[in-house]
Amino acid sequence: MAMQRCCPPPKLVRRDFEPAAALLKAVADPYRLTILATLAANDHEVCVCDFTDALPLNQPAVSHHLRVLRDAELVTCDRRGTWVYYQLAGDALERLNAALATIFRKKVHA
Amino acid sequence: MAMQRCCPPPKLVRRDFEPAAALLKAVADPYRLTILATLAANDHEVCVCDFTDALPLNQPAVSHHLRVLRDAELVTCDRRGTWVYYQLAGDALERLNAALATIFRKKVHA
DNA sequence: CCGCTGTATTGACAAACTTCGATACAATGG
DNA sequence: CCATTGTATCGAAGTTTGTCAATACAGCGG
Repeated sequence: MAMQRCCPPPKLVRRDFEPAAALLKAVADPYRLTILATLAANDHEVCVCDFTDALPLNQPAVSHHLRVLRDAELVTCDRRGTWVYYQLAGDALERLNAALATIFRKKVHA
Repeated sequence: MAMQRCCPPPKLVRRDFEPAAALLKAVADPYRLTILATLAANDHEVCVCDFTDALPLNQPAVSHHLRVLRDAELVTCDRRGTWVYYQLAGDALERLNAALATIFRKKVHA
């Protein structure tokens, strides 16, 4: 009565996806995407106060999102006097592409 | 006493990042990355039972993660008899790259 | 020093996500 | 039909995440 096996056992992928998932999670938020896109559109740095102006969030919430991006090392910050300026990390795009590549990289080929 | 303005007002980016964020959120999980990578590594389809074998999750949890990926239209499924086979959506990589591109696309240039 | 402004951190609460057990649904074999 | 197996959904924990109010910290001007 045993049915035949459903399919030949597939190649099981057993890598550690935690780092890639953590990086993707850091960008998987509309406000954080807005922040990153604003930084990308402005080659010069952007002051925190501009984000608090632009986003419908209060100042601590903006600071929280900036911290998530900082912890993921997708942005860097630089305090000059009273103000803190953020900019995109140089390898942000590269690291995000690498995270996506963990999904699609085939056996030997690419 | 008023200090000078912190910086020239930056180009404010005000796009709708909800769709991109939703797509990225769907992949921002280690188990779902494992599922996607397994599907990518196996050009043929993969049966649900293989995921329940490979992941340290019970069957409803696996089904939940597959549903998240289905809702994001990153995978498609096909029931044949008792078994359900999943495969990567053809445009999965393209759509994820497009989501990342929402961040980095500059004004006119690229 | 003191007060002021910009930013970061903390604590509390609500919402969302993940997981599990139980159960329902689908398809096959008897 | 009925029992069995594979898969999906439901409902209820536990955990994480996002937001706010309050507060702390940093740097400047007086």
